[in-house]
Amino acid sequence: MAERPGPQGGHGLLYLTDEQLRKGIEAMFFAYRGFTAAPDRILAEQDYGRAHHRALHFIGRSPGTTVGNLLDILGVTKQSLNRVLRRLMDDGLVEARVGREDRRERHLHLTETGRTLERALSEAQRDRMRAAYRAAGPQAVQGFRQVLEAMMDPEMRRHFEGGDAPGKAGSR
Amino acid sequence: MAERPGPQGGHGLLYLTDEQLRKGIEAMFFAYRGFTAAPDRILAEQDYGRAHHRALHFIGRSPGTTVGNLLDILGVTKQSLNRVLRRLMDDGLVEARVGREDRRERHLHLTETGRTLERALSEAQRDRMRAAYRAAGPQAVQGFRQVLEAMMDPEMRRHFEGGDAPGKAGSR
DNA sequence: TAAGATACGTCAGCCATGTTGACATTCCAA
DNA sequence: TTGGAATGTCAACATGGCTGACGTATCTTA
Repeated sequence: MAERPGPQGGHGLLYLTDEQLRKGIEAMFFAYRGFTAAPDRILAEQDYGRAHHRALHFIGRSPGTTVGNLLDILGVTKQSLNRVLRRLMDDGLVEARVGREDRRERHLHLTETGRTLERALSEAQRDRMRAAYRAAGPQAVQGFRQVLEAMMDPEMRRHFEGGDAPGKAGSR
Repeated sequence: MAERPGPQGGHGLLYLTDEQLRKGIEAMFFAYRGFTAAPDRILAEQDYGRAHHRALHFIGRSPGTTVGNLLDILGVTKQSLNRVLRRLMDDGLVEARVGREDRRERHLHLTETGRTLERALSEAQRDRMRAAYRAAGPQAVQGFRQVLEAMMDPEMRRHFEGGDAPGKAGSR
């Protein structure tokens, strides 16, 4: 009963051999490297690391987000995040504004400089993603997204689904 | 979320908005966290890290692999890898045998203890992967794999494709 | 056979980024 | 008015990357 199912078949049951799963695991490993390679190069030039990239990304995608929210998303300690944010603020890439409703909160924004770097990073990463999407085709992209979503921790899925376009429903 | 081109359609052009690509990027980020979460917990108990996991994994999947080959796959420096291997060998999880053809080479193998830990780690990870695969369905799995493969660096794809079942048709 | 290249190990030190723990400040809310 | 929340910060430590330098054994080649 083992090897039968062609890669297509198996509509009902899924025959997931350890071997198939191992390939999936390695695919994640190797792909993640490709996924981070381009931004990593840009970051290295400016002496930043992935931690800075992550902060820039999530501030860029939801301007005005708070430190606490960022801590939640990134899943690191505040001390760790603070070191990164401090540097970004000292370098003038990120700005923290005191909350108007709750003055304890700091709302984070990218400065023009910050936006520029963020754009460079995400463009590099999008290029790679776009190339992969194009190579694999729309059908595959759909499946890709489904599997990734199923692989997330449920709390993370929240942040993911919540991460809708800041402007409107109509994307673009 | 679905816009114009039905998820099926768009054979020719792919309309990939920045927004869609951003979601893909975040999906990778969040999913990768889910992907490593379970093994990370096991590793933490024994005071190992992801680096040890990677070494155990690739030694386990191709017993007898050499240090140089591992360096190639992992893309770290020999000093970095050595620190990890040293510990694994001292702890009796990995064994290095002098090459028979080329006595300069060290061929790496898991000991029984090493195999046990490796199995625990990969089982935890496979469980997660299996659950995601099941939730998403076979079609999606196919797409997932295609996109990931397209996202790898070409040299890494080599290692990936080469990673065939150790038992089967004389790969390698 | 001698010289160079290759595979590996190791020492030493640096850096980024994660961690804990403790403590201060400010401010909201009951 | 007081307790807790949101944040910042100091200090210390661990992991796992990195570079550079050097040593040894072994293979390859002129």
